[in-house]
Amino acid sequence: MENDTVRTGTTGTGREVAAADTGRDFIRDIVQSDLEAGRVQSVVTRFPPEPNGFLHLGHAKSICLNFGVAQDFGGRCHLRFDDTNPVKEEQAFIDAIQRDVHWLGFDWGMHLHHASDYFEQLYEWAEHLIGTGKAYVDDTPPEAMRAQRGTLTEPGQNSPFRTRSIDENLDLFRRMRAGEFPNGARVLRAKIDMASGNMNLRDPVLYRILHATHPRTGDAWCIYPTYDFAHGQSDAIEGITHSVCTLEFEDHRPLYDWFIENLPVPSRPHQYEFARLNLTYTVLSKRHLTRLVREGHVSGWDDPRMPTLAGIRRRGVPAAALREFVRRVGVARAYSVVDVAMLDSAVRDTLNPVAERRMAVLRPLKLIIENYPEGQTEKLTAMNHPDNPDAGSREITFGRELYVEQEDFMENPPKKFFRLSPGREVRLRWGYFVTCREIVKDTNGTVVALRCTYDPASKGGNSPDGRKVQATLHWVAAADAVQAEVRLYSHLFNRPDPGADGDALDDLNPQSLDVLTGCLVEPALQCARIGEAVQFERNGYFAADPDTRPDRLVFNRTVGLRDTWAKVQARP
RNA sequence: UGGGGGAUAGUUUAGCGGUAAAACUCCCGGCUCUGACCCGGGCAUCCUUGGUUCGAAUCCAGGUCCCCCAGCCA
Repeated sequence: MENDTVRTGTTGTGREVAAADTGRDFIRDIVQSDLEAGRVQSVVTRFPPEPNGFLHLGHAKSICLNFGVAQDFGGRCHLRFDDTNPVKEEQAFIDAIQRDVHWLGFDWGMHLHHASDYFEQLYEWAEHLIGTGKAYVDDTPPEAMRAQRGTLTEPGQNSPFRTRSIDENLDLFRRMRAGEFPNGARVLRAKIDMASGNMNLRDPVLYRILHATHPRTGDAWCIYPTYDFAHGQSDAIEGITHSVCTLEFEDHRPLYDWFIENLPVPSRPHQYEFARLNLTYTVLSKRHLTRLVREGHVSGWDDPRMPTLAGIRRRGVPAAALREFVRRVGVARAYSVVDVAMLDSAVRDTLNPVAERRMAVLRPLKLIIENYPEGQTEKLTAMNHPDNPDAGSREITFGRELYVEQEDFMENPPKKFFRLSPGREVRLRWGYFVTCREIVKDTNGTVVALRCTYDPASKGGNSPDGRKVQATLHWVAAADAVQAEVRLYSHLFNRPDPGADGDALDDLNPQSLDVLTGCLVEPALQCARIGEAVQFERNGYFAADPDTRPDRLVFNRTVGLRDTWAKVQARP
């Protein structure tokens, strides 16, 4: 978009490197130099989720990296489901993942693949390894195998079945496939080195018996390849040039390469690792997220408090904000924990220039204008966006009875409190100057209404005499305000490092959800589109929740505005 | 004597032998019909100790600390 010439490569062979994107991270550096040196003709990456849960922010980083690199260098990126373990995987997850990747703004075109597409080929390659004496069928039970594997500091011991003949191995493996043996009875292992310092090289399991129905292959198979045996070869089949994964797979790389070197694969992919995303006050492991859902701590995978793409989307965060966040975070090899404030900031920065403004009072306090005629109302004009006249304007109703925010009034204001207090004049946004004259309290002493006067000359928001006020408040008119439910969210966990000493779920924040039911919003909000954030002036960004019905408005707070006053106030 | 990786502001990154850059956070100030946005300003003995060099965050050596690995999960 910013540079069509570079993108389309019209100036030469089509192999040129997009110079404008040089050096943004070490992965791009590698790709660039591979392209320049002619080690690859064009870049092919892949995003390879296992369909056993919903995509989350960590995946967003990987998606943006893999699809982004392909985009930057004029290559392509595949979506490949790593569906090698049927007991954990579900079609519903497969569907959700595709929806989420598309929503994030990326497209795999024709290249939707599955590891299960290659089961037959992988099987053939397994027989090939057996044929070359590099794999064997092992009857050792799981516990015994663990004991034989040794420890981090002690070498393992060879399995007694390691020396089986090629013919016997082939026969046994074929019978494994044929379904002759129960789950766990035997496995196929690579014959590498039981004394290796790298645990992954101590004769890793290639196939295990799993009598389970696979979401795609059904009951065609009862043996399934492991991640290690499937991943690199799938990459090779698809012509992946740069197989990018997270740091914990670093010591799988020698194994990845071992398969590539010992099998007649059609291409030579290379694996590169980057540091996965961690966020403060958040948990990003599928294990924890699954528990949150299953144990009912949240309403589902798309609960707006969840760090899943579905949850974040429901909350009102636009995909562009996520892409911007990922861009700001960068890609490196050092372990890191990103401050969740960085996400909030990216969301605000993305929303601010585009979100239309509306007025909504979350905790209403009645305001009566004594010198405004009873029964009368009038229309005022409000800009939809203060910095963008093209966004147009709307009419709002003004009248004798209004509602303002409870927190915008203090009977005994501290220093620097600019809002309403006895005798204080403020501006009602797009409306008039009003001055607080009297406080109405109930028998408990709670303030239930404010009696004010307004200055008719200040219509539109400015006084002809040039008088200034220190505050401008949002408000709604009693005459046509609409009831709404507003859901306020805060961190799901109450410490920046959930689980740091114990179970992460013990660190759940019991106050992560605050449902406000008596909110009053301006009528224009009745047409708010689900999931599309608008700014409630002075309150934050909000998006209509899918729970919204014609007679029941429900809004999610996407993110609050920066609130300097709240910070000042909170100080000791 | 297991193996593999990593250390730059509070956080995340840039820097690729020429005198530390950006974003976020925080602090101070300005502007303002959103205490928002925006605009100024502040915040780093580059883990450490030695070495190479006219010159080191960058190169070399030793040390320290942190992360990952013992699933028939990915």
